[in-house]
Amino acid sequence: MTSGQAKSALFEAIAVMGKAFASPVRLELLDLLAQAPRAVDELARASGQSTANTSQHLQALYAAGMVTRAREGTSVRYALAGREALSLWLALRDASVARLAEVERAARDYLGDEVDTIGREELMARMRAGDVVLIDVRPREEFDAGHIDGARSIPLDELEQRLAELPTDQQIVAYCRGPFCAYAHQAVRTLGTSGRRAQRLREGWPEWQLARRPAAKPAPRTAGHAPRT
Amino acid sequence: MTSGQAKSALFEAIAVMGKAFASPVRLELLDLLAQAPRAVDELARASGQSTANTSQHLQALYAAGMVTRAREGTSVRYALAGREALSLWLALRDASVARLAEVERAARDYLGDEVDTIGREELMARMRAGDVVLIDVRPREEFDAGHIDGARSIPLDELEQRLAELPTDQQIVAYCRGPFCAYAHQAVRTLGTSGRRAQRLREGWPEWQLARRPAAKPAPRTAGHAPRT
DNA sequence: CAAGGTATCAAGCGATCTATTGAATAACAA
DNA sequence: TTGTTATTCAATAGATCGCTTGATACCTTG
Repeated sequence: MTSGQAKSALFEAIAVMGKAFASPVRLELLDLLAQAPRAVDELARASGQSTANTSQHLQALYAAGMVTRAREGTSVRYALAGREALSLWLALRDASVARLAEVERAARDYLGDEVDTIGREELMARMRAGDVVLIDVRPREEFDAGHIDGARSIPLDELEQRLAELPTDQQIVAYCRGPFCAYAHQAVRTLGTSGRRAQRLREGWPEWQLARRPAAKPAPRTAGHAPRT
Repeated sequence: MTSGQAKSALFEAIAVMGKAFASPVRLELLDLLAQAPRAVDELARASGQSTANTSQHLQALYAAGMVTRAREGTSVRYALAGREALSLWLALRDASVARLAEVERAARDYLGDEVDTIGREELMARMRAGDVVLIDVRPREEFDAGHIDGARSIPLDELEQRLAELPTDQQIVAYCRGPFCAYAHQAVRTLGTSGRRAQRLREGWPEWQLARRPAAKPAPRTAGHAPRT
């Protein structure tokens, strides 16, 4: 094998992972998996795809090393393949919003008008001071799979009925899946209408989680992560 | 437009950038551009592709927001589109080597046996102490486009003739384009054969550069960066 | 073991992607 | 202007991708 062949073999191997990001359906699956591991048919329902199509895309993601899978009784649970996969997806998401005007426009269309926001540092300071209530407005199973310390789970579709649980004399901060998730925007609008002071946390759970444990483990390759080669 | 349509429009827009990483040729072009901006025919020669094909892939990268371009007289100079693009490419490269056994294998095939290495922190300490010589073994034009402070340019193909310039009683550290570049490996082997103590810097210029200025500017969108939408 | 749900496989068709070829355009120099 | 070099455009054929449909494999429960 000449050096040129060895080099192109290398880039071809990297492109195997790169192809994972070429399809909008796969990106949506990655986005969902960034919140919590899920079974195939949950992902199919959440993404609006047929089960067969979802399964095929998940296998493509698996071959690309972006997800792991494990059989659990009658179903198969897929999960993002560790820190590298999560930070890679977030890097793509952030780069695309920074460099492609079309992404920013689509995000604005989807999210509606911006609401008042708060950043990580300020939130942590105010939580230590105890003058803010933090709520997680994602579906409960995503909260259960991991959430910010000190947050209370109030899924968006329960918010209206459970307004009484929330104080009227304290700042309320809502967060959800991330910058492309409309839940926190809506929660802040609902809370504002009810006369409460509310802000949206700029970070979602995945970003928070990634920033929280900074580059800890060099991650020895785990069983089930390395696909067929 | 329903919410579902708005959401899929968002993921489709992100996939425009994702498609940039689906082709080995484009990845090699990104890797070259991570070292220095270049004209189309330089990239064509360096990647072993026809000019027309290179031009088309560069246009795809431009549409994906990954590169910028500027006419310079008779030629067109392409460059990586800022920090986000560089860190995204590096994230993909690192994730693929971590999660895909095939990438690791291809890298080993290409690079040959590993040589003694040194990390960023230790190098900086030893350079402050003055007991190490740092050489940049990339082609001179890449050195000119940016290099580590204190490094001397000795392109690999000049190393044998210029061995006399290098001390025999000091540690020598060589670096090149990054973990997938064979130059530094070869330089260390050559230096070792000549009786010198030599190590390879684990970081290449792009990683060094990215780590050096940590997340400085939020980068307002620059002219020429936002492609047709 | 049979039934029922969950996931994967196999085949097929249209759409998209890739590299090639040859022509067209842009900047510059004589 | 004309020639030269660098780049892009346009058209094409072959390969790959993406989704659908219907059949198959796997695991649990009765």
